[in-house]
Amino acid sequence: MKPMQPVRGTADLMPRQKSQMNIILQKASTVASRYGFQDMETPIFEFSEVFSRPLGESSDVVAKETYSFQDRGGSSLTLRPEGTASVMRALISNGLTQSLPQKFYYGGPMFRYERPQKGRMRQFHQIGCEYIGSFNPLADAEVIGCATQFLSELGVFDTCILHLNSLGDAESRDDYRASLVAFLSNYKNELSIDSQRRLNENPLRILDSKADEDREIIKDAPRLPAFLTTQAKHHFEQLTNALDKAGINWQLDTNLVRGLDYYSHTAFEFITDALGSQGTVLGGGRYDGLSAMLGGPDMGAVGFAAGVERLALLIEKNEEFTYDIAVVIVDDEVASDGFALAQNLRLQGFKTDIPMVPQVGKKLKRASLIGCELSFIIGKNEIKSDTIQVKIMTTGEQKQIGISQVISFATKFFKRELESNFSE
RNA sequence: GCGGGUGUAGCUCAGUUGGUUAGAGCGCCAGUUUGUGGUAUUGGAUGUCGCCGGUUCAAAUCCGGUCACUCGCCCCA
Repeated sequence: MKPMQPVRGTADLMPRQKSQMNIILQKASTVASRYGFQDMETPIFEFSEVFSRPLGESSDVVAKETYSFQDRGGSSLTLRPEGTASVMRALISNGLTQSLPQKFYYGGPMFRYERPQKGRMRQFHQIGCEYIGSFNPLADAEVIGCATQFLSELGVFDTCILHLNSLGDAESRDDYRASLVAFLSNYKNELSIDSQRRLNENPLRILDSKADEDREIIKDAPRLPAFLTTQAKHHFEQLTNALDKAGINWQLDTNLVRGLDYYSHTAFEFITDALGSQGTVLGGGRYDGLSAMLGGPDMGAVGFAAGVERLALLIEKNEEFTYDIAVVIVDDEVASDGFALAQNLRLQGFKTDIPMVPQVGKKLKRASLIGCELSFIIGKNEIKSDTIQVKIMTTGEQKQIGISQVISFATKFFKRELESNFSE
């Protein structure tokens, strides 16, 4: 009973879903490579500190959403809840800090113990790009440009809006946080329960609270842009100038805050309203502090990650699997001849099936069901005369051709070189 | 983790104030067609009514629990 259903928050990728996923992954990797992001992959689990240090022990992701366990050697390991920390760790582990910048593309499963909802799974998939080793705002622009092109080529860009914000450098952020906490403390009892908690844990988060009472208070709260240092402002301006010049539309969203601790300066999200409360389809930002948290040198980095399942919900595309050719074996005595023919066709690159149902009629029925455009019918009579029957499934036309012409016939047919199907 | 909704055939869903053999469409299988599919026509099978317990003469229907899905919150991709 129990074993017959998948673990909560996991899902099988049946051919339809898998093909949809493949479309997304292929598009992501193709677009990323145009920007120089090279495909790489890290293990799906790491020492727990890889995530707990940079994400912050108190962050929800680490505090209650990680799948952690001890291995037989007693090490505390964690299934990765996101990709950036792993990629940064890999870069440091592999000594690449000596040859910066590095640009990586990755994709794969991530794990978070959350209450599942549409577009939110316990095992889900992300693709992402990381531009590591540059403080230049143009790197931010490159990352956002890549994300934009990816979404656009997938055909989901129109349903999303690019929200952009600057969190400023550490100095700006600390100043602002202090001022915000001071302001909100005056209204402590009027804030929602959640936000009263957030006041201690992650006050910036209150800015995008959905509770009405919070929104009312936030209206008059100090705004982050006013606290940006001149350097931080300059960084943001250079980025937005670049985006504007390239015709990439964006929208300032001063309430946009990244959930994870290591972000600074640029934060952005592509948000759709088509997915309810899981509207963030792709998100990212600058994380200059991450390397140092993991014991690496001080260096700048920007990146994004996109949720594959969420993207899949936005696209209809998928490729139905179809065969090209069916080999219909009429008599059991010629089964080996049928197999040899099918095998030959496959060697030539044709997707070929041998329908394994009784009776010729059902074999042909099967052939049309699985999308064959051609059926090659082979029986005792055909073998005797070194011929086969060719049936064109779309028109129903049928004729006899020599067995030696089968490959050339199929080749011509699928190249659509024949004027009328039977003229040669 | 908190709150709301849903759970009937492979799929989409009906099922009256509790009432006796639980239905439709699509799909599937078979016949009309023993070496010829699609269309048509005839027939057939769909099933632990999510699971466990309770109330009742009687439960798909009411109650409790549980599991799963779903929506919102939290959080995030």
